[in-house]
Amino acid sequence: MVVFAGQGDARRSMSLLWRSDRPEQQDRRPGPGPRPGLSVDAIVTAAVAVADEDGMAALSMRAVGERLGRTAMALYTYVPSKSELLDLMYDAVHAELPMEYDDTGDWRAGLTDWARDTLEFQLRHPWVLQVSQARPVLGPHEYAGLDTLVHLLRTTGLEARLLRRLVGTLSHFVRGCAGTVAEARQAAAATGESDEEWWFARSALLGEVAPDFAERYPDLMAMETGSAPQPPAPAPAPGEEAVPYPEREARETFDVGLGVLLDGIEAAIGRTATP
Amino acid sequence: MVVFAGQGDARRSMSLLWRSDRPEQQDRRPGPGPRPGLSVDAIVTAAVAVADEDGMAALSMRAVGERLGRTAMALYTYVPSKSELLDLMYDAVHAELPMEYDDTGDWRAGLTDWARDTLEFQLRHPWVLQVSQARPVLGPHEYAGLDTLVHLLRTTGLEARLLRRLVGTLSHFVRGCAGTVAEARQAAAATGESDEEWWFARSALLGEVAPDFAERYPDLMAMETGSAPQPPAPAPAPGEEAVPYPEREARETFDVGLGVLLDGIEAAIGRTATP
DNA sequence: GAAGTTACTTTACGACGTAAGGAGTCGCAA
DNA sequence: TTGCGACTCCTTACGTCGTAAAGTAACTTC
Repeated sequence: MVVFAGQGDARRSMSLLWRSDRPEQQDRRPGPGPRPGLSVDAIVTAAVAVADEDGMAALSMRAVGERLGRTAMALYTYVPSKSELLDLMYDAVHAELPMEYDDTGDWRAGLTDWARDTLEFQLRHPWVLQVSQARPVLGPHEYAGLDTLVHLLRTTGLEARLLRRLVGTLSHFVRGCAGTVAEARQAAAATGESDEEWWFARSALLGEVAPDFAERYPDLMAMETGSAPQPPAPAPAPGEEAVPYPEREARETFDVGLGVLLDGIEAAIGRTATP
Repeated sequence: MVVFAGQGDARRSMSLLWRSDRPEQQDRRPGPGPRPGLSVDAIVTAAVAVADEDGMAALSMRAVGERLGRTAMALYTYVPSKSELLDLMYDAVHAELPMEYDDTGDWRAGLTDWARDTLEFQLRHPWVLQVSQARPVLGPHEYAGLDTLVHLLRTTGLEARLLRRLVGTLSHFVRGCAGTVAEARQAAAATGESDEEWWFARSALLGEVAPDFAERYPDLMAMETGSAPQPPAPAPAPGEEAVPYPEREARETFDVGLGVLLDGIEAAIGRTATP
């Protein structure tokens, strides 16, 4: 479920995002009519809470309204549509992204920290992974996050054109890792079946239904036997906090993949340094 | 919208995927009752056509049924639920993935071709990007595609454990690039507003609403001015086939990012070759 | 007090997946 | 030949969703 962002009145949407109509509201000129019981901020906060707790699929106008003791329609006084609300939520949580990193020379450490923070952020708010990237929300906090990454990348001294592509490359990678973990957690929560149980049951069925598996996929088998006996899950060490199997898998992919990516960037730096 | 796959009867689901109940069907023992007017394959084909043409959001049981001249409920005779149908669709289209690549030494060329083919495949069927990766479908064609990639990676001589992570890293990267393009196309189709138009309008609004943009995001500005004056779209050369702006952007990210990734892999190979 | 504006509610519409039950069609045993 | 049971496919219905339209009540301003 990729959710697309506001397509309504673009000007109103941008005003809300950048809070450029706030001055008037803060004057507290009450004007005629009953006192507003809600506010855009309260609605965004409630909506983020719903999405964090119950996932994007559970994010309905009715659910957000209920959390605020109102009906769904009450929200439309403050927010033009669900799409715009989603934009606001997206930008609001991006305020959590750290902005200060070591930029005194060790670009590798800086980017590693950035990637880790971004991963954790996306796992805290897994629903952000389901907001379309193609037409960005263009809010102040999203831009701030982008600026942070660009700042780190600029310390490598690489040319601007290449930098642009590295932003995308790193983002895709982190998003992919986060998505895998987030989806695994969501599947476990939705089905009540842990990943270990799921894999165990599916492996057995696979053996029944595809007895020629080893011959059909020789390279896959060679890799599996050469690395770790994993699809039948490794026993979780007793007493140890058990990180579920595919989550551990994804985190290792994150560590290794990030290293490979940074090695590639290092190669690029070496190439421009000695032309 | 991330869509989760079948959670129903796992055995039936796997049987359908691997067609291990097909022999009986192919015997054409008619049995009692009216002749089946449909088949699992026909339904899957129709569903893929709907999803390809109108996107995942338009993939409803009613729409698939209509395309086959039936009601939505008629499909439930052949397929247990929409989730299982999605599994079947997912695996079915993966049969399109090429399986033969140059594995005679030039692993770089092989992986580049693989990545390009995978990207094109995912752009042909953008809805596959919206199927959850955490609990894979485990169908024969998905496994075949995985086997192909592993085969290519094994020619690098890297150890199995590292290989596993590279599979994920490369997949995340390609999926990310494909997702950006797919979402851009979908947004353009849904709104009727081209990406150029969209960027142009949004840039103007951004100037209104955030006049201090340049001071707030200095690194972003430095990168933009240092690379290409792009958000205000570059004029499409007349007569030339105009690849939309963010699609071109994404394809460049693909080329550059893939190069960086392969450089990283090359570094890993060099490290193990000279221990 | 009357008028006008605003916050919020109720009701309603057409989409969705799919459960339940019914109608019609066919092979096969009696 | 008849009727049973299995089978395909249909209609209807329920509870979800976003949100349009219209109504009610609270409040400021004249």
